[in-house]
Amino acid sequence: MEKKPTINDVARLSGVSKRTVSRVINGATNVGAATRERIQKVIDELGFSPDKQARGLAASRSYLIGLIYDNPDALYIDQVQRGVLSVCSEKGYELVVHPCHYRSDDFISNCINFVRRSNIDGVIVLPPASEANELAKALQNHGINYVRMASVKIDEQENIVVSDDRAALSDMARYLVSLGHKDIAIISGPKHYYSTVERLEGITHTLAELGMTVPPERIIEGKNSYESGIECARTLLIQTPRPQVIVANNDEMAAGVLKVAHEMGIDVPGELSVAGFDDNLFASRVIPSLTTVQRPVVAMAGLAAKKIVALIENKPTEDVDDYIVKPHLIIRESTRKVTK
Amino acid sequence: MEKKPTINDVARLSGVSKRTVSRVINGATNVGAATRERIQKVIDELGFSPDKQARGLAASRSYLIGLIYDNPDALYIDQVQRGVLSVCSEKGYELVVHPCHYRSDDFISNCINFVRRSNIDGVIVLPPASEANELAKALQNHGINYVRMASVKIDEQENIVVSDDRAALSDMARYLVSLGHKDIAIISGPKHYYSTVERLEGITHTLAELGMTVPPERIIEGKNSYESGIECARTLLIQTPRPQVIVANNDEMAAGVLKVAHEMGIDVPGELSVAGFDDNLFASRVIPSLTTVQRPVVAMAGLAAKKIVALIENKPTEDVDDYIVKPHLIIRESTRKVTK
DNA sequence: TTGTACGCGTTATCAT
DNA sequence: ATGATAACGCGTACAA
Repeated sequence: MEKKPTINDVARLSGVSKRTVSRVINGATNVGAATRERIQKVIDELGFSPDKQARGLAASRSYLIGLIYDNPDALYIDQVQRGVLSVCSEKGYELVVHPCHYRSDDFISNCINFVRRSNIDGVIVLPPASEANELAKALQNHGINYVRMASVKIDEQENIVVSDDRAALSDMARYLVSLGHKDIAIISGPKHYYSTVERLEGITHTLAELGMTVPPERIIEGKNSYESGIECARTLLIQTPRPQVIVANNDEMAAGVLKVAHEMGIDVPGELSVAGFDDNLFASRVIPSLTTVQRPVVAMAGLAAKKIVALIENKPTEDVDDYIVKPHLIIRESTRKVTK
Repeated sequence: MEKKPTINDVARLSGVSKRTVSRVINGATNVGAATRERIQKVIDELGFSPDKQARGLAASRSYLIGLIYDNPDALYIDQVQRGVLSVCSEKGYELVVHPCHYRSDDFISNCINFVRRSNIDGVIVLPPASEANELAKALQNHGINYVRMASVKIDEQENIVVSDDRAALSDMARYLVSLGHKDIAIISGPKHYYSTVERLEGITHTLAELGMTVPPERIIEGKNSYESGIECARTLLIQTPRPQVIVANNDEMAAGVLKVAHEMGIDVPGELSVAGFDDNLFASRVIPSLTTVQRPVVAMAGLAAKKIVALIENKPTEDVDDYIVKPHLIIRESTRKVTK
């Protein structure tokens, strides 16, 4: 276990001052070609790489990107982490995770402290925490770079990546109608989330355009949990006539619907079509497998990473216009053409 | 956006030297009670917290803990992250994630570089990457603190936390026998994993003790994937007589079994009992819900975090004896007493 | 018990 | 194009 070479070693061995070495490291232009080459050679031989701590101390940079979230969907989190890392690690950044409770009193100060303590260069905030405008404001006030992932453009383009849930549910509506369904029920989510509203309006507005209004008793507000899905499904499935389709705000609740239908002896998709949202891990494992909506999470996270790096490095944000991604329908077994 | 207070500010405002402040920060004993109190007050008022970069540079510490893994189970990863954070964040550490490919050529150098680049204080390695003894050796050679999570005690107690999969599957065997089953089939996993061997032997040995040997054709080696589960289930379920039970090495494959049973019109648990391992997200969502084994992942990860911090801070490892946790059976709908 | 002075590895400000 | 030298914020011999 040898000691890590420092910039001084490189300077000494190549017979220049460390300032010049520093220039080479950071790709400054004003270095003689011969000198640069000589130094680079020494760097390679020594396997030298600048110490992030020292670098950070001097330049007040940490090469750390923070991920702030309060989201129970492990699959989503995992995909985001991989997506972010796929772009930020090759640019020399590491990812520091920070799960938190966005409804707790100290949510904001907790996040700010997290960033300050470790001099995090910038943070990516996931929904639903990303929907908290107070957090965004606090980050701004503290001069902290951030990018939010959300379902609505609630911030500047350089600070946000949005998933067009509305368009996806609009597609869902068209798909269900194309199957011949005329009586569609909805298990919505907590309506204080932007995403819930987007999804709900995405489907109802499109249905309306197609001349189908969903009556109020066919729209129930669930809590996005499996148990809540069960509860809402019970309410919906004892209505007469029974709806032909239930579209849930997420796969968890859709799984609850499947459970209740099974209990009540209702055949899915024979007598009832069911759809979810998320393409969660079990969406393809349940029986029948679930028709759902898949967000390109990895790509979205990668885009967010690009944006945060651009912000940190103050680069001319190449593709600031590129901030919106569209989820797409995954059609599986739980939905079917109406037969009668 | 005010500038962050430094140790000098604290020193100035409390009228002492920064050396003394440093003592207070680091909990040294040799500081007058009155002085300590005065300084602490200033610290609180200023909301001062020491800069990790500077601290690290001086003490060659980063207050960063790395998490190395090559594991596709997002739920497991998420739980580990939360478990680790629950203990390490209150001790002032942050968690840096490092997914990797443990079968790639540069796996080891990749991990070493990860640690060196950011001066990571120590790493926690998850299975199956944790089973690579070459990595452990490399970490040792580089003087890097590490803790492995595994299913077998393949390292010193201070460097490992093990989940007693063998005992858990032993329980499973006893449980199934208590249900009256006499013909048990097994879908094992890739046998180059320690965990696979532990689980397989856990069940077969206990069955043997109970006077039941599992014939070779009733043990199939799967690949831990859903698709593989389907394949193995097909092989097993066309055998005559058909086994009464299929125990899979994980929930993914158990879900595959459920799928095939459904296709073949075999009622679970009426005609066939099925069990998995992991208590994966969908284990409680599939129909019928899955009898499985739950590892106390969060607790295990917390224990690993305690160990790595102890290693880093070179503390007398308080509870070095505490390194083994036992998973427990979760009994759900997919297993039932034999009726005939 | 408390303080002085220096070092950690890098970047940045000035010169030259 | 290159180099001395001062920060950056904190820890720690060593001294008092």
